[in-house]
Amino acid sequence: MTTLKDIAKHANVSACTISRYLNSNIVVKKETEAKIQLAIKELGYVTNVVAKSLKHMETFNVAVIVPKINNLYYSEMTSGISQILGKHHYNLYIYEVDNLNLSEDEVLQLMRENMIAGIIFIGLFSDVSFKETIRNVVEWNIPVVYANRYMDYNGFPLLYPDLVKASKLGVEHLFLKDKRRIAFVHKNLPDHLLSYFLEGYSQASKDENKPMIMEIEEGMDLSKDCIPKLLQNNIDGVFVLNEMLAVNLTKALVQADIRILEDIAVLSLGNSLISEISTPELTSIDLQNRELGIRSAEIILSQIRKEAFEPITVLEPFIVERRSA
Amino acid sequence: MTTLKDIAKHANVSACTISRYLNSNIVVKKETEAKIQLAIKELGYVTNVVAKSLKHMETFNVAVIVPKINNLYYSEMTSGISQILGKHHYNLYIYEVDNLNLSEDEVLQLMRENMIAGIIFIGLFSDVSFKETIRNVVEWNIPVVYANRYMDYNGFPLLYPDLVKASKLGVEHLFLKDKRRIAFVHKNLPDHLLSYFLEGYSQASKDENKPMIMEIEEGMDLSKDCIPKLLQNNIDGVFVLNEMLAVNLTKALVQADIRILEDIAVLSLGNSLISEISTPELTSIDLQNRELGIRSAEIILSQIRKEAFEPITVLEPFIVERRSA
DNA sequence: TTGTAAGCGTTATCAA
DNA sequence: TTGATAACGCTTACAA
Repeated sequence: MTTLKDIAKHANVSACTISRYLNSNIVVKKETEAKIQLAIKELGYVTNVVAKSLKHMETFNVAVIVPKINNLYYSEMTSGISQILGKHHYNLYIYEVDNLNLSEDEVLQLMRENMIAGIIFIGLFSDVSFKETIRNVVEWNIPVVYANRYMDYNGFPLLYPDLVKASKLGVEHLFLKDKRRIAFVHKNLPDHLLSYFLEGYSQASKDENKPMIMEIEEGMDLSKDCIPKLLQNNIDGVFVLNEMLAVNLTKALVQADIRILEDIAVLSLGNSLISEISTPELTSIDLQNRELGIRSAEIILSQIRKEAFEPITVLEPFIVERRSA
Repeated sequence: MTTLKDIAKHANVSACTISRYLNSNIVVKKETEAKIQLAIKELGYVTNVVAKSLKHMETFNVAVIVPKINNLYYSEMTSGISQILGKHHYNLYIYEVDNLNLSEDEVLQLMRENMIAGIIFIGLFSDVSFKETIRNVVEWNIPVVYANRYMDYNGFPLLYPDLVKASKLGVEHLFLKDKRRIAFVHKNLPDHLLSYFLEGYSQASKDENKPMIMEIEEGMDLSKDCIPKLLQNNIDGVFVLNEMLAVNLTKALVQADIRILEDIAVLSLGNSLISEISTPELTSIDLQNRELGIRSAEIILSQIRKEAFEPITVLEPFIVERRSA
């Protein structure tokens, strides 16, 4: 491995002159420049970022903490992050929490040990302990961003899609399609998030009728346990708050000889490849996952550079109309 | 930030004693141990991995170079890699080449600058230049693994699924379903890879008839340009060498009122979530992407530790029967 | 059992 | 315009 000292010797200049030249802090004589360039080429010098990091006591590494990466929702966000970090010459660490069997505290220990420049949290964590953990990070003065869903603001920047707007958009669309009896179908959605959808419904609905709420529990059979209930309640529009669930419900409805859209419209919250693949193709609310990643990365960079940044970023969802609603 | 020196002072021991104690290179007096433990707790010491790396001239960072991460094929492999690296306390860098607008040479420069412990290449790169690049890495003595498809062996470990076996399995399955006129449908598949599928076909077929080969070009309309040709040739079994293409072709066939399986069976090469979502669900050849990632990580770790490793790993594909074939 | 001192590759300070 | 020196935090001969 060729070091600064090596090329210094080879070029008959001091190491610090070369260092300053390479970091363009000084102007050197044409002659010196030539000697340095030659030595670098001849010896094949590559700077050592680890030494730089130690010297400056900061790295160019940003970590993304994510439940799992083999999931289009998370990987789309991560790709957005990667795009921005790459443009600014930062490296991207990935820590898959579900996969690694690491506790949150262990992950954070890792972050400190590695002098991580900033941390982007994606996805939901075990609520109570998580808030404590993230507050610890802030205490250590590591820049942090949390991107996913609304949560009580705790002194770190938050990014999330406007779920009330998402709900309003979706419900208005269903109304437009002459669907009047709406059901929200979800899985494990905590109450405080569900309330945003109800709020969106109220905003979209002129009169005072209420939507049906249906929670799918683990191991439930959609055909046997859910569809009959939808029919009993004369539901003609389903707003499924989870894209994969929307796909599966659509399949079950088709299998039960219910016409999608004509009999029951299905609207998906979340718009990835799988909405396009589903038959019929799903009309979906796009929550802008890639944009969420991009903005998260921009905010973490602002923090790292001690520039101003938005404490809260709310993204506007939009609807993509296909066949199912 | 608390350093070794700080706790040394606080505990009235020398820094090197603590260092050796923490790395369990020596046994210390009970009393010393207690003092050290206390100091660490009171001052909240966290070791500095960057300094360690500089000292040892090696990092615990492995880089995955991948075209894009928001793709189930790549993210599944990456997740496998992440799992193994995490277990062995290595960190995972992701570099998305398609996304970053970085040339291969620039990426490799980055690897050297950051003292990357090892590099895992996933996916296809611009062939000619890529082989040159990867050979450079080997020259620099950075452990490298290439996981994707067969290529001329060039002195670095290779991992890929057995495509001949995949083809044989698939064709045998189609024969079993009484499909006799088989077409291979593909997109951008280079000839040397296509030949494996033909070889697999030969192995599965007793007589000497040949399959039809259909290449889908950019911008082609499956309904207008492909399906008529399949029908003209009395094709009753299609082996699609790209999962997404299999999904789209299935859609087009359904739209043309052709019964999947009964009229034309569709078999997909590649088995991710999207095969399950497709209607009808696709019978697929699973190429073991996660396992490919896992084995890649294991091999890179062996290399890093200067242990023995397999130069070539060929994974056995298997078939997952669903509805379409 | 513990401590001293040098050094990993880089850069900031100060001096020339 | 350049150079000597010390320092970032940690480890490792070598010495005690």
